[in-house]
Amino acid sequence: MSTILDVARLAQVSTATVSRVINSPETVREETRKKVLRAMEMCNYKYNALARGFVTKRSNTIGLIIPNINNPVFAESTMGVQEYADEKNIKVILGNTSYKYSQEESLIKALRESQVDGLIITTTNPKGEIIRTLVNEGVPFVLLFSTVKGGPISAVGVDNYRGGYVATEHLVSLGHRRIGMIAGSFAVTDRGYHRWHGYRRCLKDNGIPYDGDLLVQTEYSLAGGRDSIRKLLELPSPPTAVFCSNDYIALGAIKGAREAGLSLPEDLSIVGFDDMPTASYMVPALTTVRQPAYDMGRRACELLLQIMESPSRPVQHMMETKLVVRESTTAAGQKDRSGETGESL
Amino acid sequence: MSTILDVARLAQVSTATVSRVINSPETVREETRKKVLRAMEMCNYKYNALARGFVTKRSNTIGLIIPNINNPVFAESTMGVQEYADEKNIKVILGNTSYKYSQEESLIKALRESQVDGLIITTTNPKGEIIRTLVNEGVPFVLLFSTVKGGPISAVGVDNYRGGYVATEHLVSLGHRRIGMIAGSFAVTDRGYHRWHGYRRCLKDNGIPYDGDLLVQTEYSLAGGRDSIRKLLELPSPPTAVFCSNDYIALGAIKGAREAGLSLPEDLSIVGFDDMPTASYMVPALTTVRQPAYDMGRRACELLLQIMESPSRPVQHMMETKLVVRESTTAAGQKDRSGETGESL
DNA sequence: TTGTACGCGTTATCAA
DNA sequence: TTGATAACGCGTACAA
Repeated sequence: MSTILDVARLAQVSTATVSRVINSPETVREETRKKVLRAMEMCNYKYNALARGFVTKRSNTIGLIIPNINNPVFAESTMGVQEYADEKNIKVILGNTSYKYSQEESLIKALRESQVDGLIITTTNPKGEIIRTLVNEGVPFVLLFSTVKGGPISAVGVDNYRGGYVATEHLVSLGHRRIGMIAGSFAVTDRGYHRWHGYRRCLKDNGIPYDGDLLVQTEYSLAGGRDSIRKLLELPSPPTAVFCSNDYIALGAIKGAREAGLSLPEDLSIVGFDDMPTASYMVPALTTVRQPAYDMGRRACELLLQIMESPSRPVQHMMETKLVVRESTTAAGQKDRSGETGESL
Repeated sequence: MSTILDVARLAQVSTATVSRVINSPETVREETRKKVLRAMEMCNYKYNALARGFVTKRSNTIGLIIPNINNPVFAESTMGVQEYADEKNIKVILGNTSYKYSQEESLIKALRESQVDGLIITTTNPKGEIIRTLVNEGVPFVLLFSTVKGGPISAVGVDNYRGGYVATEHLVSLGHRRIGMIAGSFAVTDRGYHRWHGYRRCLKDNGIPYDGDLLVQTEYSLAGGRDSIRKLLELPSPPTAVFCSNDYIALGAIKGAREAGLSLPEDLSIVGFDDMPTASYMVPALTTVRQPAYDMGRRACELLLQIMESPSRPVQHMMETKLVVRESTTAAGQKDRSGETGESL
């Protein structure tokens, strides 16, 4: 593999000049430039960005840490990060944590050793020690899908509390009073926890007593939703509506409810969270709380590059969620009115 | 940021010794090792993998190029690649091409400049010039989701021809004779093209004349499927069954058909391709041709690391597809028999 | 078991 | 506008 030195020799110039044609061509006389370019061509020269990073102390690479790329919402945000990074000629190294804190820890360590210039982290725990260390050591990073108010941390997220509130409010306005929640395990991330708080508060504001039996914690998966809805339906007094921590759980819950013989949405209203791309293609089309995941990813990346450029004071950027009402929710008591003419399958 | 030299000074040893405790601790006396470890602790030493890569000429990084991380099947394969890489302590840089050849080209260039040790590429065109260049220059790489038979290229894929055949055969065995296909644009990747060939051949083998009107090419998206099914349904003699190039297209087609007033699967049978995680959660649950995307990703990564280790002769690894029959397909002529008791929505 | 000294490919500084 | 050369942090002969 030929180097800048080979090119220099071949073109009969110094390595400095070759470096210049690469990085600031306008500073070198056209004639010499052409000569160098030709020499590069001749020895099939390939630029070594790693060597450059070694001296400039910038790898032009960032690390992106997410729980699970299979979750459409993280795929979306990843796309946002990537497209922005690409525009700025930054490479992104991807790491999955499977929602495991230890994995988060080792990934961050490995990424730092790889000299990434910054980190975008969708963490399970924004208050964890890892994050604190990052702050202390002045590593540029931004949290994605996290909501820390104030403090020395930059973050892009949504108001999960409010999202949970709005979802529940929709159900209440439809006349439901037995409203369950299938939440992503609180131990695994605080997002589900905040959504639950919003749910709870909304209940309270509407004079509906909170019933702990109506909360099931599970993992963020199709199977999690499917299993959890069963538990809820086996209750002596089952819910007529359920708010799910994300769309995958909601989709699983819909499946489980159907398997239990219910007609949807007549027998059971379901609200999700995220608005994944297929949400409107499902049957019934999913009512959900939309997170602008792509834009959040883009924004996080933009913020990170800014911070890398010039460490400024932290920014917490809250993006708007939006309730998207589709077909999976309907007024309470629909079943009694409609009799047996519901959807059959 | 402290370096190996700082540690060496602090521990009163040479840099070589520090290097040894990092890379082959067993070759240094326990006493000195502890001393060095303590010194590292004291100056909060962080290993610089980039500097290492610079001298060893291995970055321990591979590049993964896919069309679109939002497609669940590519998310799955990416997960497979990543988990294997992670086990071997290899980082993966992700790049999306959006099915654009030019993007593929520039990504590969950037990745090579970043000194990745190898490349896993889900290409739009395995016969393109880019791939040829890679071969000529001896870059370790493997194609993922591509089927090149023979030749100097390592690849992991499925037999798309056969997959298309099997999907169509299923429809034929159900009594369908007007069988359409919504294919991913042939210009965009050859996978859809091969599936179409299988479809066509199956028709022929069963004495069903090929009708070009029953083929629509579109993009690999929900909207693509939705738009395309309309065209098919507006035909003077519309199909009673449709084979779709992937599950997203199938999902879109189901939506579009429903919007056109059809009941599924009675009025129209749909087969997809991929078996994305949510396929069995849809309504009707999707009949589809399963690709083991996760395993394919893992296998591709395994193969690549092997090649990087010792360039051996190319391997083409064909994985098995499997027809998964669920609810979106049913016997032809169901509509006439069932009358008006079908699903309503 | 440990130390010395050089080289990896590039950029940056300074001088010409 | 160009050239000479010192750095960057680490691995690795080779020597001790």
